Amino acid sequence: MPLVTRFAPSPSGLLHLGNARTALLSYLAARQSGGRFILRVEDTDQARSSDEHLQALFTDLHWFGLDWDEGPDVGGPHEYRQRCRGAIYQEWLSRLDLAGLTYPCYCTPAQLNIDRKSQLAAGKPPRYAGTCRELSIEQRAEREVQGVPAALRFRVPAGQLVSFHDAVHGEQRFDSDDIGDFIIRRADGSTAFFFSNAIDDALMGINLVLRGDDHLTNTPRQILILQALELPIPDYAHVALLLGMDGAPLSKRHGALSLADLRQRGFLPGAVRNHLLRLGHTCTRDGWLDDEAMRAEFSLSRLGKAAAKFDEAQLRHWQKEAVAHLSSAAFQDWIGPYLPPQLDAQRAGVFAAAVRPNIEFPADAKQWAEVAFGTLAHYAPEAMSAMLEAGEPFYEAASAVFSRPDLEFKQRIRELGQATGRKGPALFMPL
RNA sequence: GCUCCCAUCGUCUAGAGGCCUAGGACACAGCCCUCUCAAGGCUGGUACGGGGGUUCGAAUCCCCCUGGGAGCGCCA
Repeated sequence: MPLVTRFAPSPSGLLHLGNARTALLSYLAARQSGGRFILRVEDTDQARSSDEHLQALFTDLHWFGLDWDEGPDVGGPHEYRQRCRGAIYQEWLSRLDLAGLTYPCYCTPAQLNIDRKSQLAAGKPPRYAGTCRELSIEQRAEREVQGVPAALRFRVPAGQLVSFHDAVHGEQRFDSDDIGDFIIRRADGSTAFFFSNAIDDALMGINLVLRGDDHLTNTPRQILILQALELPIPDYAHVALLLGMDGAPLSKRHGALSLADLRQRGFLPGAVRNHLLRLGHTCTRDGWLDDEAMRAEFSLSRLGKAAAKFDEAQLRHWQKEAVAHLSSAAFQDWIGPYLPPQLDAQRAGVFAAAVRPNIEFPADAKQWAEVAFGTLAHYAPEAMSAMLEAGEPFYEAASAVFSRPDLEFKQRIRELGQATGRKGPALFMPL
């Protein structure tokens, strides 16, 4: 079945590795099944969303090697920025209203905060207390007259079992009694995540919602809304969260784990993709996977349930593979900024081919360029100490061996090795 | 507190009752190769969180515990 998936970030910060992975997974699911991949921007929170972040998002995603069939920049049959979908939300909101499933809530954030804290302190679930649930028409009118701003809540039905199938976690069942009435429209008129996110998925024909584990317990709320509106309910795949190297969930503390940061440090997108695809997803093959191979490898059934830790050592392994899989032209371009500016094309090509196995990041080319084309102004410290360590006897032996005209270089080395009992670095470093 | 999720080497994982004296990859160590380094080749060590069941037999099934995580937001 062709899967229609989406990536729905909010442009409120840099794209971190966890998001990048769900994006990649969603992309692969769609591409592999011959379906469509949609980019939708969830920018209903005006205060936190910014245009700079949106631009950065496009940059990061493109660098990462993803493309989408529909989205704010490439168009499609819908509007892909939630900020521009107000009229649509309004329409579905009023349907919910007509069905008697919403009510205005006049509680202030401060009051709700106090409620929550006292519930927690009393050992009770911090759910909406239901203060405004059964207000009479008169009571509402009174508050309207006073100009109290109202948010809109969804009236969660009592005693209902909500069940769904999750592609990674299996059957899930929740009791609606454990869910408090939640806000679907803020006092400022904008719609909240639970509502707009679910509506958009349904309206855009998304049939597989692939997202982080953290949404698993939120899913019944969204199903309740979709059911009330008689909108199609997608399949779900809640992938395990990605953990930082310290085993803690990715957070601001792991700022260095944004896609942008890795890019700046010289990592290649393919390296990041190969590492990410193997975090919480098993591949049947061990080696390097390009985009096509990834499409073939990806399977919902191979998604793991446990959270995985990002591991820089493994990322660096894939980085080496990524460098090895660059075409010679691409490799030369990549290290270009670190080559001597007046180097002719032919010598640059020879140099690039020679140093390639030694290079992990483009800046590494700089020191090799110095070795090849520059004058070495100083010896490396380790060479210096090796020279001192070898001492006079070594150099006397070396001098003897090298003064004999009848020997090839290799033979000289062998002789010297035998004479001094040295081999490997202990032989070559001082030499 | 309530609801839900998760648990195999240091890390990523294979494992859907006997094929497991638990396999692979990364990392690590040793050796080989070698005009250093890198690359490459070979070898090695280290894991089923604990306790109960079920079964002829359990890493695999059930229960409890422990540990980790998520959600319960006018964030998404």
